[in-house]
Amino acid sequence: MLELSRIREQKEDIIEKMKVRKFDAEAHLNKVIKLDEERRSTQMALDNDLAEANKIAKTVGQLFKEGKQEEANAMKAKASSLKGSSQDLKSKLAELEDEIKNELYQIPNVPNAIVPSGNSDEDNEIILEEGTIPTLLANAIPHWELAKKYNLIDFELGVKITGAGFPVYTGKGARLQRALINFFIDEADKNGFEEVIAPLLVNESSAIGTGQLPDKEGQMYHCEVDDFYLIPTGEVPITNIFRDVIIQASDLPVKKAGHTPCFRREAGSYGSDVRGLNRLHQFDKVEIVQVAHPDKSYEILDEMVEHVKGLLRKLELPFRVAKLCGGDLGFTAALTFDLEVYSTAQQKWLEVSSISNFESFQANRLKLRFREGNEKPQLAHTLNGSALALPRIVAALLENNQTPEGIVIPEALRNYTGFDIIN
RNA sequence: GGAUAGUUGGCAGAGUGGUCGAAUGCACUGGUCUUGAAAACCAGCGUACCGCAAGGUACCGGGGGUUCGAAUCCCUCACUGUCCGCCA
Repeated sequence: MLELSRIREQKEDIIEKMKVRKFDAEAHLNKVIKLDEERRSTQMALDNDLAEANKIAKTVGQLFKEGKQEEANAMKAKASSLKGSSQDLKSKLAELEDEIKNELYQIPNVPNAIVPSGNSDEDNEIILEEGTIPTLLANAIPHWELAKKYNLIDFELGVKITGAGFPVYTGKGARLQRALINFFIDEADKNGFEEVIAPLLVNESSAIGTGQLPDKEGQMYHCEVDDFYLIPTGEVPITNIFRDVIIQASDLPVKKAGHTPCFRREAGSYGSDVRGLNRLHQFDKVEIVQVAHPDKSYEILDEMVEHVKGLLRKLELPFRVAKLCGGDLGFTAALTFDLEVYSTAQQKWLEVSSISNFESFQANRLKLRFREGNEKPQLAHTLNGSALALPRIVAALLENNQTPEGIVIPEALRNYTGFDIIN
């Protein structure tokens, strides 16, 4: 959610920058500004009414104390008449505030100046490509076949137990999951991220705080009896740690990391993109989150990208880094880098991490602020990224490391898996 | 699931219709004292909105109501603690 003060002060600039994401902001901003003006004049009128009513109430109290019943009763009548108008103003004010909020919910974040213009992922700017893409044997096969061949993942069994998109990992496949989770957590820890294990079900306020509600409720599983939502990403519980919090500036940045399963309904997806591990309803991910000082957040974004690059290097996976164009940029992000690994057997790049700076967009909803000394609190910046999501990493590891002898486990992972080849 | 007690400022904790944005203690910040520190003493210390400002308004879990006036009374919802039951 954008800050009203920013909309008021930088309207033209925002309109210009929103063009990069093909969002026509002008009508929205004008509406918000108009509503806000109405809101302010309404509040002024209401405040005046209330001030007068308060004054009368005090006088009445005083008069009663002095035993001046009659005068007091006369004042009472006056106050009663005030009440009607202040009630009207009150409900009008509430209505306006509601309208403003609804309008603000529809306005995405303002892209950073360096976000390239574009419509879709095809316009993303590849800023780095690293590692060598292995040439596979002639009979190389995709991961879903490898998973079957080596008894690593049973997709059909998952269908029986739950449904499509809920795979069952077995034997070395399960062990590999656990190894990757531990590896990712340990690496995050080395880079100063404190590990957290957070709830997988969240309440409505948390879902609103990180922006899943009100617009994207269709993507989350909902336990209606208790009104809880299954988290679509660890970002939700981890970032909500900081909802309604004021942090001392000297404590910034705050760095958290956590492993969680993620649950996504993925309503409406189909086709070859969703084959095997490419898209699941349940998957595991290690998420890294930072709360940063606004002056430092872009520096920190780069650091986070470096962290994830380090992971991919250690896993010896060929990867590339894309700067998302405006059209592909998420609703809440100001700047996002995607990291993609190359799936040799599928011959395509798979997104394994998305690292974003939300600036104050999330913080505004969360009421996450920081304070410099005794100064007035101001909104902090939030950032998060996957470090990393497992399924596509597993897909790439299986496919890229397949040899006639079996699937070779990268060096960095062997302490965690306890084996160096799957055969 | 049953019973019961609660929800007040960073924390603890008073406050049952007016003078309460709210005592007190702790914590925190500044100062005095001290070679320095501790202690003691003095002062400050919630958030948001409106306003150029002076200042005003709102907030005592959320929402609604009674009243000239509500932290305080009523209704309702949510959450938390404790005991019992069940249970990894």
